[in-house]
Amino acid sequence: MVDGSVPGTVRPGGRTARVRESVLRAAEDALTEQGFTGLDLADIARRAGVGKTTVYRRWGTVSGLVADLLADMAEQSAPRTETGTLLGDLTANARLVQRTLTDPRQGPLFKALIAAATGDTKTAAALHRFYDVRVREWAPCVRQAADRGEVPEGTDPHEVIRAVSAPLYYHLLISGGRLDEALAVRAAEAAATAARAGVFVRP
Amino acid sequence: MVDGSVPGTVRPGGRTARVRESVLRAAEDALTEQGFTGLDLADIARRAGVGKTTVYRRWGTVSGLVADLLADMAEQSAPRTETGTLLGDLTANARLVQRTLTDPRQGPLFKALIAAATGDTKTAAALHRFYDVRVREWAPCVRQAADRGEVPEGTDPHEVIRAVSAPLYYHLLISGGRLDEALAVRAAEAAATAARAGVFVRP
DNA sequence: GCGTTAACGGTTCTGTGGTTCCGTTAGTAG
DNA sequence: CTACTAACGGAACCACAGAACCGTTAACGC
Repeated sequence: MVDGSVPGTVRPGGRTARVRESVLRAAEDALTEQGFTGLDLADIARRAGVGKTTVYRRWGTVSGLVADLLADMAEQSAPRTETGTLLGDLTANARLVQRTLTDPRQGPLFKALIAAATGDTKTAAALHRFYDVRVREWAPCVRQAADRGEVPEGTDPHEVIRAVSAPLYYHLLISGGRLDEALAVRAAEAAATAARAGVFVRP
Repeated sequence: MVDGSVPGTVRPGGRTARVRESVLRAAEDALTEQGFTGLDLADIARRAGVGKTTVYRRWGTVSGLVADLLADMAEQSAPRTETGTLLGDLTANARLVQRTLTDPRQGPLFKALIAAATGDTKTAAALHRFYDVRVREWAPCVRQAADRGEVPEGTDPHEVIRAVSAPLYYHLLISGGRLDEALAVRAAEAAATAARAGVFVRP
């Protein structure tokens, strides 16, 4: 992708930035309300108060827009809480994810984002990057646990964090079970227990 | 949904059954190749050697067709293997799921099915039923482990089985990491360890 | 400021996913 | 075997997502 060929790269200031901002917010709203299916760029343009030509020219397809939205979301980070124990930290993380996924706005949004990523390589890459950023933010708590001797040396921090989220996403997308706090607590306990037993030691 | 109002319910034999069969197979192929997005019923009709009017009349929308496909898939069950230990059984399960999701045909198909379910309640219900059937098939191995005293009494068998699959689906859909056998083994170990520690005891 | 042109936006046009119409084929009851 | 009609299928039709065109606005370099 040559820089000059894509609109918004030569004059990124002022209006261009404003348009991007409002279109991304509108896309968020539309994804939340309509889901990934039944989403057209003209509608998003209307919500954003922007000409639909602009949206088609800059993002081209729904997938492309979602990919850009994910890149934007990856930049805003929420700081993690530190409790002093692995289980405490993982539980805090699990609760955060659980609250996010059950939020009436965020839940549907994340579903839509994941659905969009299944169909397009570019979008999938953006999704992977987004979650990689989030996982990296929480990985330090596992490293601290290793320093304290709570988990064996060589434990893969990323895998532990992913193990906490996995059951929550499984319920959201696949089994359809209740995403309650008890599930979050269990997910954190399971990950902590397995980590302490050395299951996530990198070979 | 009144029975008489939907085509294919009054004369389900012969041609009708044949049409359903070939359309579902064609839908499977199309989903595998094109994914959920960029899928139109006319194309499926062509593949199935069936008039597109028929497909529109009987299933109406892509989501409806996917829901029916999931109902069909829920009926064909693969028997589980028994190894005599919880870890052995869970590893067998994890490997089966891992092989399914990395299969060049099944992997994309499942991605598409899950994506379709995010957008439509009916399809989501069908997906949940499909996985519920699969989970039920494997739950006995946890009950047997409880009988052997490997896991505490009151352990929720379904949650244990779901805990095995969860990391695999997380990698498939979200993190994009390698779905190799090592991951499957780790998933089984983590679930077994947590189950033995009593994490999945129902409150 | 001033000029250049990147980027926006209203309008028109077009391809195609989906619907409607109606004639044909073949299940099922008797 | 015959009659009845559920279900199929080809063809014409329609609505609308997305592309093309071109005039307008406003970034950014000087």
